[in-house]
Amino acid sequence: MPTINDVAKHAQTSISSVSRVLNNSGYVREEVRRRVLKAVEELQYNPNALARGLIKNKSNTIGLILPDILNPFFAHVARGVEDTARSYGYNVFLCNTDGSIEIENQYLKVLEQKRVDGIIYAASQRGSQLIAKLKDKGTPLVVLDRQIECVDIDTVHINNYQGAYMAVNYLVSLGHRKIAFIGGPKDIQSAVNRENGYREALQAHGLVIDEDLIKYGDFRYEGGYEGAGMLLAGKKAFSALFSANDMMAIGAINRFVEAGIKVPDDISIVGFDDIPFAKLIVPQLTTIAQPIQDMSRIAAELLLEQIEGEKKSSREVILLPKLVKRKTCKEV
Amino acid sequence: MPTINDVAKHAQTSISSVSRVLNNSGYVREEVRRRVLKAVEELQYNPNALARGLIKNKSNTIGLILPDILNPFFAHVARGVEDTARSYGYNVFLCNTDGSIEIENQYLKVLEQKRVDGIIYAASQRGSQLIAKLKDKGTPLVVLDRQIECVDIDTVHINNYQGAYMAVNYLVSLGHRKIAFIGGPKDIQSAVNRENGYREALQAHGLVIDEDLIKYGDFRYEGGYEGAGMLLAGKKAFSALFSANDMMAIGAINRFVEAGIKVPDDISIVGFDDIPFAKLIVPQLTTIAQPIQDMSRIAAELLLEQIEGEKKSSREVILLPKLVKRKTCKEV
DNA sequence: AAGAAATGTGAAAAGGTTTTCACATAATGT
DNA sequence: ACATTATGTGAAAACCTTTTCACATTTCTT
Repeated sequence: MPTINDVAKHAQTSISSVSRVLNNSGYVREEVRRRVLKAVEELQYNPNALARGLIKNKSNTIGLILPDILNPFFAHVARGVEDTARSYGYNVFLCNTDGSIEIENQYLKVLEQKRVDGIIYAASQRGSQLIAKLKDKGTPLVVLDRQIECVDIDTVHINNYQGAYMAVNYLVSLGHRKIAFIGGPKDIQSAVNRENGYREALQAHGLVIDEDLIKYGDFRYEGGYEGAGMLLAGKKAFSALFSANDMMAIGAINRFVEAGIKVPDDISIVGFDDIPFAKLIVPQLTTIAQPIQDMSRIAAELLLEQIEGEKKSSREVILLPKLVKRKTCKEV
Repeated sequence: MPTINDVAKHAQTSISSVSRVLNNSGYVREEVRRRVLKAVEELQYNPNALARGLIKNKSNTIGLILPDILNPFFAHVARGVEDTARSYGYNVFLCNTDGSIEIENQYLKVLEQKRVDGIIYAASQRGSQLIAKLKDKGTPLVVLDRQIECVDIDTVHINNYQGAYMAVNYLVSLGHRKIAFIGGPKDIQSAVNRENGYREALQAHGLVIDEDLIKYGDFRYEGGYEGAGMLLAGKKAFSALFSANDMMAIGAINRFVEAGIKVPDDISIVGFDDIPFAKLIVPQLTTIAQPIQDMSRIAAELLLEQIEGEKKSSREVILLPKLVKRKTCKEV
C-alpha cells in the first residue's frame, strides 16, 4: 500500500507539500498540486487513517452500544445513528451487549483503546456507574432512551408517560370507561412510565383504577396472550385494552379472537411502538408511534456537536410520541 | 490519557519492558512485571490501538457492508457477524449502503483508509467490479448471500432453489396440483433461484406450469396483496400458493381473507424466510426458514481465517433451508 | 528602488506503540 | 575456572501522518 512518501517521490516534491494539497492547508503552487493529484491517482493512494488519527488525536469513529440489533427498535436506532454519522464523515462501531454488563464493560474498554471520538449509549439501565466513569474521562457521550440519574449528560428520549396518557385519553374520548392494561416488566423504566401515564390519565378523567384490570407481561407476544387470558378469566367486564407495547397487543388480539371476542366490536385495543407489523395485521393496530429514528438522529447530532464544537451545557431532548389511529378501536 | 511512557516512568522501567509485559513477549523479571501491572492499574492505562495498529499493520476491525439494517434479514446478518467477530477480538464497522452504489464506493474507500483487516460484503448485486478490485488488492473478503461471478472468492449463501423446491414438494405431497406462485423482482438473484425451484419442482412431479398462475411482487406486503388480487381476478382455479417471501405471503393471506377465502381451508400457503412474525399471524405461516445467523457466523469465521491464517484456496459454503410446518397448509 | 507582505517549500518533530539489537547479568555445562 | 546458554534490559528505529518553523521567492506598497 503506497504511503505519502511514495506520492511525494512520484510527484517530485516533499511530503509536506503532498499533505498540504491533500488537506487543502497552506500554500501550494498550482503545478505542484496538479502533479500531486496525478501521483495520487496513479498510485491509488489512500491515506492511512490510523497514522492520521494518531497525530490528530481523532479517529472519526463513534461507538454505538445497544442490547440487540435484532430488536427492531434498536435496528431503527442503528439506522438513524449511522445515517447521520456518515453524513458527518464518521464511522460507527456496532456493539451488541445482549444485556450483559460484562460485554458492555469489555466494549467500553476496547472503544477507548480504539480512541473513538464519542459514544452513543442505548443499553442497560444499570450501567450508570460506567456512564459516570465515561463522563469523568471526558468522553463525549449521549444517552439514548434511558433514564440516567447523574446530571450533566446529554440525553434524548421519548415521553412514554405522555404516550400512554394519549392512548388512554383517546379510548376515553371514544366513550370507554372500563379500560384494561397490560404492562411491561416493572424494572424497565419506560414500562413504568407507560403505566403511570395509564393510571394518571384514568384519574384525570375521574375513572376508577381497577387493579383487577391490570396485568403484566414481558413485552413479548406470549405476555400479551397470557395477559389477555387472565383478563378474560377475571370475569370483570372491560370494553378496551391498552397494551404497553405492540407485541403484547398482538398477542392479546389473538387470544381474544380465539375466545370468540371481536376486535374492535367487542373490545377496542391500543398498542405502543408502531412496529412495522402493526399495520399488517387484521385489523390494523391502533397504536402510539415512537419517533425512534428522529430520536437517534438527534442523538447523533448532539454527540457530533459535542465532538466538533466546544462542549456546551448538557441538554435533555424529549420527543413526543404520536397516536396512529387504525382499525382496532371503536366508539362505544 | 496516559501513554506507555507514563507507565514506564511510574514503574521505574523502560518502555520496552512495559510493552513486553503487556504483550507477554520476551523475558521480564517477575518483580518488574508486578510493578508494571501495578502502574497500569493505577494510571488506568489503556493502550492506543491506533498506534498499535499503525506499527503492526493490523486494526482488529472488519467492515460489514449491507443494504439496510432495518431489514430483519440483515439485522440477523449483523448480529451473527458481530457475535463471532467479538469472540475473536475484532470490532465491526456497520455500513448501510441503502442500495446506493455511491455510498458503497464511499464506504469501501474509507474502510481502506481505516485499514480494516477484512470485509464482509452483503450488499448490491452490481458491486462485482468493486469486489474484483478489492480482491486484487488482497483485502480479505467474504461475500454473503450474493452470487458473484468472479471466482476465487469466499462465498456463503443459502440454497434458494432448494428451498423453493422443498416448498412446492411439500404442497404436492399434500395433494395440491394447481399451485400458484408470487415471485420477487427478477433482477434479484435469490428471487430467480426461488422461481426456478418452483418451476422445476412442478416439472419433476409432471405438473404443468401455468404462466397465468405466476405473478411477481416487490418482496413487500403490498406486492403479495396485489399479486393475490391478480390471481383471484384471473379466474383460474388454484388450491395452493407458494410465495417467494413471507411478507408477500402475509399480504396474500390478507387479500384472500378480504375476499372471503379461507386459509388453509380453501387455499394452502407456503412462504419463505421465516420472519419473526410468521408464527404470530393467524393462522401461523408455514414457511421455508433460512439459517441466516449460521450463515453469517460462518462468513465471519471464513473471514477471520483468511485474516489470521495464511490464505487457503477459496471456499463456497451453501446452507440448506428448512421447511417449517405450521398452520397455513392443508391436505386436499 | 527598497521594504513589507504574500506565496511557496522542505526538514524535522511529534504522536504512541512494537520490535530489533546490543549489551548485561545469572545459571548451566564441562 | 571458563565457555555456553538462558534470562533480562533499554536505546533506537520503524510505522505514516500532520504541523511547525525557518527559509526562499515572488508580488505589492509607497
